[in-house]
Amino acid sequence: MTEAEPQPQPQPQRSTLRTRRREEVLGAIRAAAGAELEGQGAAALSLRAVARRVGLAPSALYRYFPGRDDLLTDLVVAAFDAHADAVQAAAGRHRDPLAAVRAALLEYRAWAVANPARFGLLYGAPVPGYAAPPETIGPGARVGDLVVGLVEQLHAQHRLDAESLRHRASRLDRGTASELAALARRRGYTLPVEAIALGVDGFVRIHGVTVMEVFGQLRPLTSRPAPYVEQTVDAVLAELVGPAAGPREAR
Amino acid sequence: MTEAEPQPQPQPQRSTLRTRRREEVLGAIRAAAGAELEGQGAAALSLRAVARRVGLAPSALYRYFPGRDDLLTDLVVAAFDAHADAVQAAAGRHRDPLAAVRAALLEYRAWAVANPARFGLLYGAPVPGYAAPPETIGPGARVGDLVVGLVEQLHAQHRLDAESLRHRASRLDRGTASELAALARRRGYTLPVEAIALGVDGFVRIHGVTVMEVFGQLRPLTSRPAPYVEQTVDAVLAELVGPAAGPREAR
DNA sequence: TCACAACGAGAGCAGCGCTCTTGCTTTATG
DNA sequence: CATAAAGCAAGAGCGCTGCTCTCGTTGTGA
Repeated sequence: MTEAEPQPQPQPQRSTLRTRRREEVLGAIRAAAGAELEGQGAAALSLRAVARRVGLAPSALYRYFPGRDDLLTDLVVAAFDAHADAVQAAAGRHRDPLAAVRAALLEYRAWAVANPARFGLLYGAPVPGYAAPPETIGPGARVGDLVVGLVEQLHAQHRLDAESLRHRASRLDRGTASELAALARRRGYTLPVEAIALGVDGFVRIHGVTVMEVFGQLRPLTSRPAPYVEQTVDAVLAELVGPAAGPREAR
Repeated sequence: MTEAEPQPQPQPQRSTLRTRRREEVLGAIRAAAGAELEGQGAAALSLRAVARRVGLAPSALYRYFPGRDDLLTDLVVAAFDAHADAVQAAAGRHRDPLAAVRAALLEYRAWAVANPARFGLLYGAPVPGYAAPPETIGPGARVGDLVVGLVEQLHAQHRLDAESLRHRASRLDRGTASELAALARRRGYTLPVEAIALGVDGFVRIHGVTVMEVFGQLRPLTSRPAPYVEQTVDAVLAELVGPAAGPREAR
């Protein structure tokens, strides 16, 4: 979805030989671009290299994408979706929302470690001439929504730690609180703002350590990042549901 | 320091007309590269653009740097030092180590926000063909050392929260603990590993939210990142010295 | 069957990092 | 002081990049 064709093609288009071939070539280009991305990094993605890999002339690629940036956008959307799919699948394997949060956060990091270039494309320093277009914000918000949704389930089950909520509320200034409330209205959350803040805090924390690991800044600290991330996830869970619910309860 | 000349020049070199001019041109190149960096981003840093800005032919730059990567390395070292200098200065304005930690963490973020391209060069997705050479790890470790040093002061004053330490210790696995102990030996820390872990956790957390703000991922959550960061810093401080020592005590 | 649109390839533009050669200026030496 | 050596800047040129335009070929709908 959200293609980047020169001309929009609204209706499903009955399957002719031409449309089938077009779909095939599009898929091949996407695959080649993904492979190039994983090998070289986002900023070095070369249209000509992609064309070579597919076996096309460089100019032929412009029949499928208006330019390099649109190919990047396509990859960004695909990567956001793949990341969110992985996290969603991990969370879906658990009924208990606490275990689901734990699995989601761990998978958030695991996918990033397994797909460093894709992750860098999404969350690294912006590619020089490239600004993420609006069609990427929808897929980009999926993971965050997912985590907050799970926190919402914890809240509905009255399992969020009262003291954590109190502390978080005491730190909230009016401006941030009203913005979180607006966010909750936009996204349809039925949570008090301090609960959203707790969820956001935890998500930000895991994202932070993930970024550091993927970009290599965790290596000076530890050669085995996995247990460190696990400890951070457990710290986040403890913040959410109280220190009593330690690592083992959530598994 | 840590130049990247084709030939090393050990001794101070008496100030001749030629060395003076060389120093001038080198400064101009560094300034131009910094300006280009801030304008375009690290991956798009173009030798030719730098040469144009300085008013030199592209080939002339190779008298000063063996290649683009060495120019990048020079910028990386300078940026690490500038960042660490800013944080050190902020911390140095406070006698109380808790206030110093607070100031250091806030300045860590403030410098990053004020110098997004430089920060992206240091902590963003790695530049495609470029791998940070060993001479960058020294300057890169300065900020972390600084924060842990302040935590060390808090520990010496018996102000670290006992319960936080206990909780952190209970989450530490043996492998991570021994690695932190090795790190402490290497750097000369005189702290128990769980205290180091607490400090690292806090630093990682602030780095995480800083990365998100600088790279634009915090904007979907709040339009005013400053107070959110402040709340996170206060949460980190509360984790360090206990919830009693809230925001106001540290100021 | 036939006009049309889609397609792929090739040539060519400006820009990039980098190398090599050429001429000039400053330095160090006999 | 004259001269050789070293440092410096510029230009040409290599292969690479994104991108545009043109030109045959091929599948499609009337």
